[in-house]
Amino acid sequence: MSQKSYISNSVIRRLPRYYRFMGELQKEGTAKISSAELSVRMKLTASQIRQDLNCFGGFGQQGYGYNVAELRREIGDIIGVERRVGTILLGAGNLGRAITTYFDFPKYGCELIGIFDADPKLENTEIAGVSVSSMLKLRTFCEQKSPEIAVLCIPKESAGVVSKVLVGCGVKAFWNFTHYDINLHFDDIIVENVHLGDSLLTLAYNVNNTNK
Amino acid sequence: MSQKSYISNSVIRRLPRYYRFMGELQKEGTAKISSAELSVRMKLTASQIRQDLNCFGGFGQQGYGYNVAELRREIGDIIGVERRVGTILLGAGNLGRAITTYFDFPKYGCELIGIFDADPKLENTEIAGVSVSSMLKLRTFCEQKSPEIAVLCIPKESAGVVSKVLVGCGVKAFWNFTHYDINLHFDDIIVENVHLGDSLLTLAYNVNNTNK
DNA sequence: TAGATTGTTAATCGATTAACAATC
DNA sequence: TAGATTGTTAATCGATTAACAATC
Repeated sequence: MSQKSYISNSVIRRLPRYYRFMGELQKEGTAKISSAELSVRMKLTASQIRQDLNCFGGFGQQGYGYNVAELRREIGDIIGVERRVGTILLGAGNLGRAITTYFDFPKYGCELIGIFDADPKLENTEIAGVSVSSMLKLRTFCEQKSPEIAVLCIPKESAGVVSKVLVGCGVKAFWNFTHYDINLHFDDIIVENVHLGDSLLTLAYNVNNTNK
Repeated sequence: MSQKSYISNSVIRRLPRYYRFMGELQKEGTAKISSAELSVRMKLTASQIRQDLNCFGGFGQQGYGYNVAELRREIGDIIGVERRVGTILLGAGNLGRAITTYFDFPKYGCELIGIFDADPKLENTEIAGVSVSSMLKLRTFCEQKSPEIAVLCIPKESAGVVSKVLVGCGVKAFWNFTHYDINLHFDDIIVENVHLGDSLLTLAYNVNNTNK
């Protein structure tokens, strides 16, 4: 039994979490786990776990459960963590610098191969071992290294122009920290939005509207 | 027609985006918009927009549409942006510092009133005008200032202990940047997860599994 | 073999979309 | 008044949960 033809977004969004839990179980030395046990740990239904995993193939064994190490490897393969997708970061301000230094890209399937900033003063400085280049070098760089993912940490105002250039350069996907809605402007471009403002507003709503 | 008794999570998560679009329209000087026009802009169905807004009350006028300024104000009130919820940040590492400097808390309904870090060397330093305190002062601070939201930027390993202390101190909600699943351990606590790792893995999945 | 647990189909639940009567 | 567009009910679609036969 191999992969289903269509996999819903809801399932895909749960994959990283399964992957994470398998990592933890493995660290704890757990060799096997049943959907029932896992459901308690993850606060999901056992049914959902089995449905989800079965989208990608029969990883379990009836009467036994799931082999933790094997399942982790399988999910990792599905996501493609080992692929190390070429990634560039745009905007070396506070947020961009923090992500570069704080974030372990290879752990999450990516390799950070370049940083670009509009400010010429930053050119040739280094952040976490990656040197910052001028925006003018972007096109040439992309032609040579063909990055597939761009991390957008630039001001909202420049996001329209910059994303257009990047798409023109062959970038296929955006990890978008700006509040610019990239997906409204391109089809066939993969976008993962990290709208921190929206996230905090949601929290504020819940704080202000939950009856104590 | 006032607020519905139950509002689904899906609707709540769209509120900040409506709020954002109303802000933009207002800036552009648009006085009124119909659900049909807005649906084009936001890539939603007009039906969904009307359904969503009607959860909170009849903000529109038949035959006319929605008054942009009024709708923005209404949504702002619903979220509670003006309330400025007392917020503390835990962990003044790269990420914590970046969020403090980069992020405009008041714009998103919160006021950052304290930063705490386990490292005694950081005590009494300042980040973006807010001074860093020792973790030892956390309890006293909470008793005096009663912050409602805690932003967690600490290592995953300490997240269990720290969140427990915070809940004990009366903190009601977490903006959680760690990979620790707070909600698995407490009921009645509001959690907004920003699992950056999960987010990037989702992007990696899509990049690796989209047929070009 | 018997017990356990998966894979998978069927039933339920919730969210989105369509339709239209109410009304500005 | 007539046209436009909302508010709201009904229909559809998709995702979650339940049930159970297959099988290790």
